[in-house]
Amino acid sequence: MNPTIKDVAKMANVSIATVSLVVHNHKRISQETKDKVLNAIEQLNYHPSHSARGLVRRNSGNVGFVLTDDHFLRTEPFYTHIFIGSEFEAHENELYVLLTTINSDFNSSNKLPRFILERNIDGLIIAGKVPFPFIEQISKYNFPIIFVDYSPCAKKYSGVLVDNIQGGELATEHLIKSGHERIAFIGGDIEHPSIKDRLNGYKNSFEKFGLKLNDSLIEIEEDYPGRTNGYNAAERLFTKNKDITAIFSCNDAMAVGAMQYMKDNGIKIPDDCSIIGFDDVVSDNAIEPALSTIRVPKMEMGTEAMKLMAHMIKNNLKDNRKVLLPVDLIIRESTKRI
Amino acid sequence: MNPTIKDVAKMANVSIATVSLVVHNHKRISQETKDKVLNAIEQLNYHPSHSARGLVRRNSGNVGFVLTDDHFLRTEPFYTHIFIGSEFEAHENELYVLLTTINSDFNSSNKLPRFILERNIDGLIIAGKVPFPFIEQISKYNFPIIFVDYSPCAKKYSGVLVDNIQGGELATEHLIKSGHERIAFIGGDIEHPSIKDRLNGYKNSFEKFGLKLNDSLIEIEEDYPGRTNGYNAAERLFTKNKDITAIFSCNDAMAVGAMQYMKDNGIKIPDDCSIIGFDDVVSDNAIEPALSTIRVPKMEMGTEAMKLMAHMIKNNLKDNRKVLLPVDLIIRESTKRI
DNA sequence: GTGAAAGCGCTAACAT
DNA sequence: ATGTTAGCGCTTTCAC
Repeated sequence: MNPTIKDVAKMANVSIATVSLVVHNHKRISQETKDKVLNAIEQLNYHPSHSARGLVRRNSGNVGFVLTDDHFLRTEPFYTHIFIGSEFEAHENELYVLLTTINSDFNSSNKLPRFILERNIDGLIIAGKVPFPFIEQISKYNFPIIFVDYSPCAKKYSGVLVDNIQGGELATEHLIKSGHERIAFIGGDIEHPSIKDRLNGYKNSFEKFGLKLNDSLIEIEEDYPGRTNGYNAAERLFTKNKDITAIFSCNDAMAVGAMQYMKDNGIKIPDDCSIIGFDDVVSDNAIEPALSTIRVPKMEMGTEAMKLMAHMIKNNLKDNRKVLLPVDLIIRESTKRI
Repeated sequence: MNPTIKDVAKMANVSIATVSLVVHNHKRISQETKDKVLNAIEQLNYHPSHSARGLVRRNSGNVGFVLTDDHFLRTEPFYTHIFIGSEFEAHENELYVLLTTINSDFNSSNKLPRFILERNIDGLIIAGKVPFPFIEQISKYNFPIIFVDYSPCAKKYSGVLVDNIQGGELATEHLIKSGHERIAFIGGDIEHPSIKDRLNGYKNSFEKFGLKLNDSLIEIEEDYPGRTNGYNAAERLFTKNKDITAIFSCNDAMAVGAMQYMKDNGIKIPDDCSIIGFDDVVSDNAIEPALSTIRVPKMEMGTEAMKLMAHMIKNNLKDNRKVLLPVDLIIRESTKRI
């Protein structure tokens, strides 16, 4: 059996209260007894029981991490990296991460994850877009909530976000400075704030450099910005416009799809047409030519979120602070000066 | 404040014991009081506290999942998929997964993950190769342990494994049946049982089809079978042998490296040389030509491990059962008949 | 500076 | 069929 506080007390010839005080290294404890107790703890290899402690402290030492199932299953390791980041930072803060997925069509009749109902988390990190009914339900609970890469109810909840506007500008500027003027934008799910911001960045750069926006250069797919939709978007785009020399894709997944379309149709990348993505989730030499992109600091989003969470838990506060992380332009081989 | 069992008891006009019995739907409870209690539970939205329950039941409802940090950080989503699989299956079994990483150079002076010390897990899943000192330390504990994709101390511990020998045979046979005879094997970290088995499969097929093994066709790198080593192995291989027509790479990562070498040196794939990998972690159209490979059922490894774990926990047993999962040959465009 | 004791929310053996 | 009660291992007043 595992040693308990009683065993330690017995071995050190003190009361369990004293052991507890030593464990929390309370001031008013004589060095002498402190040593005795520490010694016993060492010898018995004593560690306080998580459950017992949680019961009296009314906390759990766990942080929930929620994703929709389709985000979790995505082939690009975007949310996985955010999770990894928060996992590492949790480690630093003596916290554990309880990951769970919810249905992407979660509705008000669905049950919340058990760790919420059973008070087994001290805070919740929500990564990516989640259904509104979910947000509505958890809002009744009293633990801190942090959104990552998505920020609904911004006045109410904290969020760790990426500067998508800046990214859109960087990508577009890179193309403009490389001599391109007929620059298309392809995207999907335009209601998603991140995507919308990327498009806004694109528009900003056009304005800044005095280029005229042209609706026929902007191709938005209805739903999810994935490969297939990237292929479709490129198809529609090139059917309408023969003279495009560059594409800014709202993410890497669509960019890969668009590249496939170009390859299938004899459009050389980057000679006939440059393309730049967003996210940096395609491992660099896995595709040809290597995709230029805007790097999103995924791990860092996770660590920042968990840092913020640890801080909120430790100080028992909830706020709506936002952390905005900068992005980087990564120039590889899919974009070229003309 | 969250409702407790007392609140329910008060509301339903029964004792807390009765509430507990209803929660566990014990037989000898009249339908009448059952309804009363259930009603109160519903109204108060009562859920038993995880900590309190854990304290008396001496369990946690959590399963630990351990990976070395470098495995977790690998770009190929191999272990991530195993984790996802176990996460989904945990969900089915009302369990939570506590993921943590350990140093890949864990030694006997390192501390074990807190969830072990604090008895916050009911069982442990270990994915991939972990340092021996770690195994040694956890062996003192009394919870069930399952290894995934690695099976040290096989007489003692359960394991979920993949049929690497069969995979090696399938890959090699595919090449032989496509008319190849000068078939090379490239690998790394040959002490790893999985890699060794893949090589054994290669040898088996040679024997089965009456081909002579040739040491100069087998190129083993000292350490980790990653892209860089794949590149190096290919370089050495082609420097020694000009007439190779096919390569079986011990995994996809090395295959991608080897493909890069071939591209850099004007060796056309698959016209000059076919290549097949192992794992199926390169998303299918991300690389050209699409890589033929042996698919390893990664998610399934995770679900199987968790199924086994849930079973062991439920029935309070530990055994050394093994689950061997079959692999599939996936023919894409990097292999060709000659 | 240290100990006694109450209590966190629950389960389960024992009473009734 | 239901209630009483003794813990589970810990923290935290409050005495001494």
